[in-house]
Amino acid sequence: MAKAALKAAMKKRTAPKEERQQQLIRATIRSVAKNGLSDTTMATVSRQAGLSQGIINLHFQSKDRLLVETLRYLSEQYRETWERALAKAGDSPADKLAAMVAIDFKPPVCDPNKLAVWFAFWGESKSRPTYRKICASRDMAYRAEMVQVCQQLVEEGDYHDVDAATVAAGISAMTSGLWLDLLTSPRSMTRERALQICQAYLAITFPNHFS
Amino acid sequence: MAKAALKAAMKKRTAPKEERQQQLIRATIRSVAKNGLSDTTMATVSRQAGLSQGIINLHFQSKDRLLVETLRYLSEQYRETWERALAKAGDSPADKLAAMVAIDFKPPVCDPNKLAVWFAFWGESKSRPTYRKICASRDMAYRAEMVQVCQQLVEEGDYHDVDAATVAAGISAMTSGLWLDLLTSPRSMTRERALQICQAYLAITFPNHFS
DNA sequence: ATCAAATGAATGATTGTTCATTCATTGCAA
DNA sequence: TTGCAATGAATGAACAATCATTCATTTGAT
Repeated sequence: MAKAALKAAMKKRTAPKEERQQQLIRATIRSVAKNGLSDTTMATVSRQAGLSQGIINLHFQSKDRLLVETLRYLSEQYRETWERALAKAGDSPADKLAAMVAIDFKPPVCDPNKLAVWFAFWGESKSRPTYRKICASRDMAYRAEMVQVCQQLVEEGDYHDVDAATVAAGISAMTSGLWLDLLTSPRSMTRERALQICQAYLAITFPNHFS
Repeated sequence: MAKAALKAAMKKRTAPKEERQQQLIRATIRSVAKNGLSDTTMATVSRQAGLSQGIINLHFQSKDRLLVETLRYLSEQYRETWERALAKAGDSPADKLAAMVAIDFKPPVCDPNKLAVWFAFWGESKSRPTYRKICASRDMAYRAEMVQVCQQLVEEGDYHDVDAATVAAGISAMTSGLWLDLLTSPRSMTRERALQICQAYLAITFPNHFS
């Protein structure tokens, strides 16, 4: 959806269904970041959106559905950002890997509010299979691609001691771990520093490609 | 506290204050793991403990305090486990680092329920300074020690291209990232595999010590 | 017998949801 | 253009359900 349309939706008293839904999802992200998931109510979200109480049930039927759609929105946005970056990147596996790592530490993916929401959902995921499924679908394509890229790098660079699947899992884990640092200690961790830490891992693992 | 005392507390109708408190904290961990933080109520916790509704207010005054004390309990337990492992380990920095990494993927730290609770609190930490402070105090000592150990390794092994602070941050991030995998995809990630991924990182970074 | 520990019904506050009403936009006739 | 229904989006007060907390009463250990 165009940003212009969303801004229009926020000013007009009535707006098309899809625009209002996205406006409410964005308000949910702000509310969860500000109040936490357990203090996010229909009232805090509708207030964030500058709309009335009943608006969420009108567009999403229930609070549960609003939350699920918010997670789906984040998941979709991540996938789009990732696929776009991969399309832009060069054909070499090194370029691809560099691009995949880079987007994880730049907007729109690496945004303080969105990270807070990701962790809020992860924190509930053990008791909510629906959340787990949405998260899993995000991971699958991403990880498959990363293993493949690492495998190509291993072959290209004759890194005999490197296991592609292991490194891929390591990079992916390091990324979410650095997101946690960005969330819990924003004073001592920055996006730039996080990217640097990740790149150091690439450099020592694939020295012929990243040094 | 001794385990025997806790078991006694669970059977007796009355028990010393400290035993009941720990019993309730353990019940909280189970409830948060099972129901999530936002569906954890005074009723679910007291039911888990096999006690009555009012018992929590009697021992913790409020729900908020119960949750804070639960986080503190986890934080303390982590610190104790870590310090004990370090005391047991040899004097060489390699032994120390291996020990620090190992405990992160073994009980009692690496337990499915406890991981779920850690992430539940992290997910709320942006909106709750109290949670952030408790988490920060856990990190500080741990990270300081890890940087120091990595620094010693770098000097010992002449790893001129390795920056100790960067590697330390990378290991720490990879650990929490692997915890997330254990939480969200317990079918495809095991503690053994997670430890292996971490050790591969150590091996490639400090080949003279971990190969 | 005493008294701290534990209970669980009662209470007030909060929350998600509903729905009758209000309001703005759109299409159409004059 | 101007006036006027018709449509459906948005509102917000009201409702029912849930929850944390309180406290008079009960229980059991010393």
